[in-house]
Amino acid sequence: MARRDTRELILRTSLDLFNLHGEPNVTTNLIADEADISPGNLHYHFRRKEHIVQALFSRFAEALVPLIDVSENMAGEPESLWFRLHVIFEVKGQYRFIYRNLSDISSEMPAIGKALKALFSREEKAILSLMLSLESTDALTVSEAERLMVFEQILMTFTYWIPFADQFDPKGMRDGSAQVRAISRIFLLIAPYLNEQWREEVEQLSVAYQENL
Amino acid sequence: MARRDTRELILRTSLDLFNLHGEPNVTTNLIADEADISPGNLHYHFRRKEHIVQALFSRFAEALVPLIDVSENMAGEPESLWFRLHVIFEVKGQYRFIYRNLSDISSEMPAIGKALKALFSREEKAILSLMLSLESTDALTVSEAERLMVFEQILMTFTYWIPFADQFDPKGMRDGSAQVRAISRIFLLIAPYLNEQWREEVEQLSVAYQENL
DNA sequence: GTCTATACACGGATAGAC
DNA sequence: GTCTATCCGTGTATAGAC
Repeated sequence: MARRDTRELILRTSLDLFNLHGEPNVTTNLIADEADISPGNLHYHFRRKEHIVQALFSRFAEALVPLIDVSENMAGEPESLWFRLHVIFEVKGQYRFIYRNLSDISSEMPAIGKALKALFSREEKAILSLMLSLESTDALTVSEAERLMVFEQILMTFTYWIPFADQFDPKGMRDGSAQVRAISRIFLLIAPYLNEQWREEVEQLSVAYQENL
Repeated sequence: MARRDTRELILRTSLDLFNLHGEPNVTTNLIADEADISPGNLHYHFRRKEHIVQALFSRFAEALVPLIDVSENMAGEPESLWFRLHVIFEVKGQYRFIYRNLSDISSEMPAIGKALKALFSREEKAILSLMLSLESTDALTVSEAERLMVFEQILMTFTYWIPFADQFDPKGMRDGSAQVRAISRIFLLIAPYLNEQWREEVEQLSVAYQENL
């Protein structure tokens, strides 16, 4: 098999196993076994297990960053926002092994930990500027305390919805319905503070989503 | 040293180390070292590392369950509710190592996993019946969808606020301010759906808390 | 009840043949 | 590029002296 093919096979197999059992519980032997190659061959392509994790993490970050950083038209209209969030949570779900063992992966591989921190801070900035942009057009009206609450609640959903759903609704996590629920939750969370026009559109979208399930 | 004393020393040392580094990253040798006893002595008191985790988990469950199950006077008044939540989050914080590695601890020690599941289901029931009790006295008014959203958001806060704060605000986690913030967040989250009397009291409590920081 | 020394298992990683 | 065989480090747990 060509070099690229085996490498790709290892990465795909690892991702599946990591998501299923959690990264720390997946041995290099298991990966090799599942991919029908020898342990030696695996280590020919990736000298260290960490390299596999890092390669997967790079793909994750590459997919996620452009979805977070949308400089122009931060708020847009509800529908485009819904769609963007949908893709974001899809990507997070595809690489959910990262969220399952956040602290351990961060502490054992400092490079990834640092990158994760940067990623989170990017998300924080995006959420906040989105809210402020909504406020500037009077689509959103919140007190200081409410803004902080909504912000933190969204941030927590961004980070911990994945393991939360994985724990409480593993089936929905795999078929993608859990990810959609996350967005519906975020929209409903912020709804009480939106002006009428936005609130109506948001509620309509929530209904439309429920029919799609 | 008397049998009880050493046993207690091991448990206290383990709890500290587990909370600090995460259970999987704490070896029995490190525990023995930190407790100034020999590895052999440690294994005399706890044949297997799992026994330590289970002993700690038992204490956690024993402390938490009576706080969750309060049959009479579910809702009460805002202040008593605030106080109860405060103690709940304090206990969770004291045993935060459990929340840090939820899925791994559950999968590697099925007994604990099962107990945890039961604990979560107890919490779900308590949250839901509290909300319904508030609704029955017209203190709370929500649509079907809103009830579900608030419920899930509170449940997520119950489960993942601990690792969330540990990750984003480790200092506040240790000095206890993070736990207080969790309650303030829950109150603010539900505030828009409360009647005036409750909403005012809730907001007053939030202010009082901020002055205590 | 506590110690030191050590056995045992496992997972990551390398060596070297093909 | 892939295999088999093996080394090495680490962590849990036991044996046996004191």
